[in-house]
Amino acid sequence: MARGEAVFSEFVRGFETRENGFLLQPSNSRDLQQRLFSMLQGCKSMRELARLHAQLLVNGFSQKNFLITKLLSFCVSSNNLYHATQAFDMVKEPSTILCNQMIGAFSRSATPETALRFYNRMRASAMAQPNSFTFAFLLGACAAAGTSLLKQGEQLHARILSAGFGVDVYVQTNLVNMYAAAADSATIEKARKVFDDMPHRNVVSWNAMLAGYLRSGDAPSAFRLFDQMPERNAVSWTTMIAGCAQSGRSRQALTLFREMRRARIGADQVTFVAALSACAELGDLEMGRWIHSRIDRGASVGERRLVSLNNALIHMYAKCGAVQDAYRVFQEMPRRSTVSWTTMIAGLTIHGHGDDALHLFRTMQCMKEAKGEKPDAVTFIAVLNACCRTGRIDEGYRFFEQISQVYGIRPSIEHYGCMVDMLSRAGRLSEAWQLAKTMPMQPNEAVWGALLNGCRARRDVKLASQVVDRLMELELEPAHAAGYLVILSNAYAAAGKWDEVRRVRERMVKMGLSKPPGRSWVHVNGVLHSFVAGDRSHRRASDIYRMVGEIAARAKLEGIAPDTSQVLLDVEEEEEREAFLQHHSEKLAIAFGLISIPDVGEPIRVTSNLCICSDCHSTAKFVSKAFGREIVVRDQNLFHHFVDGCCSCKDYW
DNA sequence: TTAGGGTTAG
Repeated sequence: MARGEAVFSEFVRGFETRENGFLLQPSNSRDLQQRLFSMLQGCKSMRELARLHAQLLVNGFSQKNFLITKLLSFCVSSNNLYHATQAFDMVKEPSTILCNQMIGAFSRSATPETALRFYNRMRASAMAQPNSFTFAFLLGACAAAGTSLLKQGEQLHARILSAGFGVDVYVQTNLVNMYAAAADSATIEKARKVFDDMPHRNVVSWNAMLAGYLRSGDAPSAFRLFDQMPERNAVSWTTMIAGCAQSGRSRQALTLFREMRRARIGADQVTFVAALSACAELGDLEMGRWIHSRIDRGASVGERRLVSLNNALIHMYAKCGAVQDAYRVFQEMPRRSTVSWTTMIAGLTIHGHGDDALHLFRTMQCMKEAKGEKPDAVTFIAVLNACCRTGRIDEGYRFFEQISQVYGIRPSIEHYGCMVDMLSRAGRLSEAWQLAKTMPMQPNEAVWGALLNGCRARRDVKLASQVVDRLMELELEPAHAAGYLVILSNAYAAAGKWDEVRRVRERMVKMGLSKPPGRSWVHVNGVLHSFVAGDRSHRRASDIYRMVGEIAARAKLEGIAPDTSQVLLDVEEEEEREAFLQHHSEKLAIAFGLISIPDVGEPIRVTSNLCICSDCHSTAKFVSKAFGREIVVRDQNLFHHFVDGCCSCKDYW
């Protein structure tokens, strides 16, 4: 008896004596085969499948390839590779189709290289002749592995050509996809070569090429190809939308999303995921809500909503300042993944609900029975970040230890970065410095940046200058380098070290750096209004500046002095500094919100591209109290909810 | 023995 048969003998014994109407002596073998075939086709569970499998064996059909094929189909679609392998191993002379099913299943598994191993076994034992399906699946396995199976993929390519399968559209498309999936300039050219040589392409071939261009930092080529496409389907549009959203072209992504609607191509769940990610990036709550309502309206009966679509909604709401809506989506999800929990934990944290975030994480840890909901490396980044924001250092250390000791994950530089950030914010600067110097990898920009932020808050000019030296050894984007030097110069200015201020300024000039302009946005009636510091281009500029003046005057009456410690270094006269402060883009956006958004309980939502300065922060607190308006400011890192004179960040950002 | 391969893209 073959190994696999023993496993089912238990079932078999059960069936020899038991009722289960359908087990009869094979009075007519052909009829029984047909009956089993249709039963396999209608099979609903692995349990039922095991029963049918047992019957198959009892009746001596274990070598009937077409029955085993149906059986494997079910195993494969329910992700039970173990049972599939067992059934396959029983067949003495497996057909090509049976082998293809196995290769296909392996290619889609977490270990696509097993597909190639299976193929080698298939060749060595000459169990069946490969055909175009075989090669298509194998190329799919190479594509799934990214670059690690590229060498083998190229060998396959050669074999495909010599074996005469190079004319098959599926094989060709899979070749394009494999080279495009590796996504570097050399393989993209190979993908394009195969693509150009195809006598007939279908929409999938075009989409694979499109995705390849977008995957490799080349949007122009993607747009060129997109324009040339003879036919575009939902996948083509989604590829473009997702590609744009992932490369910082979120506005363009939403433009494409609207064009897609105009072209009357129906968006599906994956399209919505991509569009929502663009909304999240832009903080476009109105569009996000609109998409949510479309999803609810368009949900067809019986269609299960993708977990990732709900995750995208959570992420969108959290990033658009509507954390309660994010939480509602999270609560109502019928199924959750690790990503759902992680997204929610991170969302709560950026809104100043770090304690709730940690509470949620503990709940997650208790859900031991739930599969696919275990914390992973990213979850721990969110968790450590929550500890950082709440100043829970002991807990932070405990969780940090759990990463490796309980979950067997090697802490990455991001985890160390969180720890340095946590210590820096708590003012434990020497500990943070020590950790940065002794951590097992070279500290990166984020690590030193966190420490620098701590130095600024604690006014430790000496350490700040050492940290900036480390930062300048790295390859930085000019805008970032400028930002760090501005922090250093402000630290010197606050300490009254004007010579040093001048020296930093000279350094910036020599490096050709200037601080990127601060920009703030506010949505009013679906229209986006954008402001830079000192901006007078707005249609209602005079009204806005009148309101800015009123806010400043009322604050002064209340005895609130402007905080000039974070003003740009080249404005050294006190009066000028105050004037400059008053016209920060955040203040202009808030003032415009005050005069143009009716007070019906909705907050004034402002998005800013930099971190809010301490003067704008205290102004927003003042406005929330004096004008009785809730203000939500999303800056580079977090949300500030200003209500009745207080901020959700507890003045800690 | 007619029956069979979730072929490929987001």
